[in-house]
Amino acid sequence: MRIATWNVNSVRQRLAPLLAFLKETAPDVLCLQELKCEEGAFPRLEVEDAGYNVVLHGQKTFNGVAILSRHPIEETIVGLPGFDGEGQSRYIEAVVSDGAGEILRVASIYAPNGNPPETPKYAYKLAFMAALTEHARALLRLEETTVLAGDYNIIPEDRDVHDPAAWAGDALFLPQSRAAWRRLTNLGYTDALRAVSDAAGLYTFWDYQAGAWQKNKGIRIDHLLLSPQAADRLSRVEIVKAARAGEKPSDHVPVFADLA
DNA sequence: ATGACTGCACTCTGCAGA
Repeated sequence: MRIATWNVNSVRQRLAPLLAFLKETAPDVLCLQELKCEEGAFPRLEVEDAGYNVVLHGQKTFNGVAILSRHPIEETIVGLPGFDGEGQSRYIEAVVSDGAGEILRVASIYAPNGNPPETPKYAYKLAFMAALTEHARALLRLEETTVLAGDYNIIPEDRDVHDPAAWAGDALFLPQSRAAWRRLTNLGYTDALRAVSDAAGLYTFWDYQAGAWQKNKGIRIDHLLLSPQAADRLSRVEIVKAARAGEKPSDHVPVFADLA
């Protein structure tokens, strides 16, 4: 099973690269974030024609998450359980069959940015992470092959950012944000990328501004967290860095986790 | 060089993103 996550920064603006990505890389499951459209405006026919089933939690202008699957989608949870999202579409979960009797539980997550930190936006970010952690704790008890994938808007460690000092006061890198990340992973989830590499400078986001891409001033904020049953099967992780170099790219690139 | 962008909407300016 090849599972990918990608914050597309508007699915309508990214339709051509999205369809090309599906055709070229053929993920079994793709989690999308920042659709920036309501369900009625989602390019469902195009995605279905590419061979994918779709479930999504849309919203006008902001947020929006989807799960695309080549295999049947058997069960869906829309919205993060236990969290009053105040109308923000940031979580969808589905149980996907692989057609051979195995199931995968997968979530597509768009965690809040949280800037500026001295505002209610930061409290909202931490509240989301607390609710996500509680739900993730409940999911572990199922002892299933589970992948919690998405844009967490958290830089876990110094090695995940080009200039730690420059990001010290940012909501993505504040100690409380990183502590929230550790509380989640410490439950027993494996950060897929860190299971295969200790290297610094493996980024998934480069700002559109100030030549961040050209100067490789990136950050790693898109993550796939694996339940123990999923981690047992992890064979490969890939950050599709080339996606940032195309025409009209998203500011995020896709990340793959392959399960044997 | 403390610069530089992109997408969206009650659009031609302001907000959000990270």
